Amino acid sequence: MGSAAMSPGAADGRTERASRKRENRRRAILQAARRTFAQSGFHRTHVSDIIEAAGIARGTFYLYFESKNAIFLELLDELMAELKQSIVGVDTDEGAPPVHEQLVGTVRRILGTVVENQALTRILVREAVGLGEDVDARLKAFYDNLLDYIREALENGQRMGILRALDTELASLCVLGTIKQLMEQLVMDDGELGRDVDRVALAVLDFNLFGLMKR
Amino acid sequence: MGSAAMSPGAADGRTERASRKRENRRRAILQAARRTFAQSGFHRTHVSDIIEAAGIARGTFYLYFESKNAIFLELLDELMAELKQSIVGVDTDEGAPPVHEQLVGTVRRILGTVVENQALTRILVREAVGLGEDVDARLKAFYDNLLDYIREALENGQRMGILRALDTELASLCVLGTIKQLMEQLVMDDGELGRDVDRVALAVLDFNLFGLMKR
Amino acid sequence: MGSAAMSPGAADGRTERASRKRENRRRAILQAARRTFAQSGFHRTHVSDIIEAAGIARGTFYLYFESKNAIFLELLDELMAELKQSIVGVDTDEGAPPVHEQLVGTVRRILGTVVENQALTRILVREAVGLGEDVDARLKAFYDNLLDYIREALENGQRMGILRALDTELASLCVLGTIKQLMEQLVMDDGELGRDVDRVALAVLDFNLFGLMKR
Amino acid sequence: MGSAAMSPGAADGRTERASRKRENRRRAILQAARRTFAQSGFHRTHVSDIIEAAGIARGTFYLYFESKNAIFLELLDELMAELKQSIVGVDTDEGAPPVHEQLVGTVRRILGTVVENQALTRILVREAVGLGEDVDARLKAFYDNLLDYIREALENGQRMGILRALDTELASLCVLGTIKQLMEQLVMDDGELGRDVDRVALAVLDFNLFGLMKR
DNA sequence: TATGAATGAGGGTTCATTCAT
DNA sequence: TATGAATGAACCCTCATTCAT
Repeated sequence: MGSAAMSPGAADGRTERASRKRENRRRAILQAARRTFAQSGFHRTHVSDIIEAAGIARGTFYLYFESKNAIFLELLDELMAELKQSIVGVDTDEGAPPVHEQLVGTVRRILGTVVENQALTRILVREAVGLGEDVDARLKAFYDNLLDYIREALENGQRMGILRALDTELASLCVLGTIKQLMEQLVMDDGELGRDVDRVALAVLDFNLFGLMKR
Repeated sequence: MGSAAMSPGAADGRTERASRKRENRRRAILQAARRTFAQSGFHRTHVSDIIEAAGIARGTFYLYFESKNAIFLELLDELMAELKQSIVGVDTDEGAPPVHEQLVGTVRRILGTVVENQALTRILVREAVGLGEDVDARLKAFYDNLLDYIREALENGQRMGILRALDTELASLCVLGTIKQLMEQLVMDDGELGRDVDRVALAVLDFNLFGLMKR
Repeated sequence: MGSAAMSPGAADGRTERASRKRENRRRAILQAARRTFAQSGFHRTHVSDIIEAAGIARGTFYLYFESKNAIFLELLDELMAELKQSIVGVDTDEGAPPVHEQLVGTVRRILGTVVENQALTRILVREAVGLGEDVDARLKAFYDNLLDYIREALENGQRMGILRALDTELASLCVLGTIKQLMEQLVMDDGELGRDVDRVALAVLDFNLFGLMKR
Repeated sequence: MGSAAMSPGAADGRTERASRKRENRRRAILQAARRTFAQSGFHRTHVSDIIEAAGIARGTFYLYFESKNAIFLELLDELMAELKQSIVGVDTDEGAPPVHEQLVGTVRRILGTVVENQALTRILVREAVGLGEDVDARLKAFYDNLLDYIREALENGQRMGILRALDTELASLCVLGTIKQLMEQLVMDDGELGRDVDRVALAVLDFNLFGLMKR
């Protein structure tokens, strides 16, 4: 494995290097596509635009991705996976941090991811719809997932006697709505709000927990 | 109105009749387009589909509408106008009904309109994005308008000492989010929720006013 | 129905004229395609070539034909239909002309049709193969048909005691082979042989009936 | 040949071994191509298919063959050469076997070769047309050659007073036609007829010599 | 006004061939 | 010699819009 491995190791080395190069190229194309999609939206982005942005030839694109749809789906999957990772189930064990803190953490992580992936989120929020059954299904699955997380948290809270006895289905939709709206805002605003994700996360949670009314 | 109306003086009558006919046809095309767009979405609706549904010739379509984009925009405008009408500024005069009741009314009217225009709203919510700057602008204007209404209501409430001293910008976004989310739900669900708009309207308002926490 | 029919008849007249015009255009495109296919073969003929030869726009082509494959198939069908018409079952009734004469007639008609449709036959003979299952099936059906005709004639002849007791399957293949070969020759030769179809028809029949040997 | 062969003098050995290796690989590719072309036809066979079947890299293919066309042509040439070898001029010397027997032998050899090279012959017969001037020319040359052989045999027969005074041009076309047709049949039939080449060869000759008529 | 035939600018994708390693 | 990533010219087809009748 050392630098002395000249003969049999060379093949591996070459393969590995090639594979790494391939992976890099793939990532570069993905990156170019991300920028292009973000700028022009799905329908106004043509394969020509992507390959131009990536500085590759037409055929090269199809060496790495099956179709325009496919690369778009991959970008979407990537983002949704990252967002999913932001969501951590609430830990109600004794030693765990306060629930409120945990929730703030999750919201903050989600919004943070959104801000970090502004361009792509813009598409997720605004264009990834009506593009075909596969994309639609993927999207629905993602939001359903988020919704389930919220509902479970709500039911937990009710069981613990902290939350009101609201209809959890409607309530979780409301919560999801607030989060989506702020995701959109964070992403459309040319980043004005993006500067203080923390404040926004706290505000969302505060709103959801206590509502508008003075008590 | 009889067959005697053939002299120059009848011109008005003829013009009027023609104009009425024109208006009727225009409406018929709009209606056909509404159905078609609703069924297939913007991108999968072709001018061919619209003219077939309307029973007119290709060229005729362009006598009434400038483009596919234009007719779509008009349908959107129509819906947005109707939605706007649902929004009535809160009346804080002495004799006026309780604020809470007025707000419930507005939310109920919005959601009612949404349910009545299910097909089109589905598009408004899910496809009317990335279709061109004009559509985008119109959409933004509509939502901004809704947002302004909400913010004003919030500021009013704060001034009246009813509402908490929240950041009204963020709070109104949250409120908007809950409404949009329920609009979407009402419209995507195959109408399951659509049956009791009243309950939903109350729930949204309750959520927004009082939040999730027990007090 | 007379020339006095000015008002209601006008519509018909217009429709009819339009329909005739359409038919003409269709035929013109077919003709252009025929020339182009004949000159360059199927694979080297591009839709671009056809529309250029026809002097029409790209889209116009697809107004009249579903695809490049479809127009090709139509040309082939046309030719095969014409060839089929050349084939008339042998009439063995008393008053009928001599069998030999009838056979010469059929061969002559076939070869005549071939010569008249030189360009297209060249394709039928040399290129209409491996172009897809539909074309292949059509072609096979045609030749099978021809083969059946020949075999029946042979069996008839055997029953009548005129023909030898050959294996009719192999024999009819041989006969088909001679005809196909001469079709090809008539069509590839730049028409040298095409001048006297009669002589060729007689020769083929003579060959098939009497063979090479002196008796 | 041992490990001692490292001095300049060994160059020949190395060259030879390399050359043998090269030749082997070449043949392997040809074989793979033969299978692939036979299975899918010329147009539906892609260079990718060939290299996959041969287990070589894309570029390697072009080290051994100039193009897809070229390798196809080579396969065709190979087959045509083999077919040509089946054709032996009729020996009219005193001690030679009977002419009839010699002819049967030639037909049998041709059809035998055809059956042995079924896959490729199928292409020769059905697809090797319209693939470019080079292929066309080669094909024409081959058939012309066959035709010449037949015509010469015919003229010989006439000179010897055995055959009728037919137009040898047309007659030899007829003979060629019967042979080609049976080649095609032998090759398309999924080999049903292929089982008794002998019977077919005899039948063809019988047909050509004696025709259909009773005498 | 109404018609519908005609237009043609792209759109995504394929695949034989080249070339740097 | 061997590799396989990269190339890019073509190709077929779609569909919003125009225009002669």
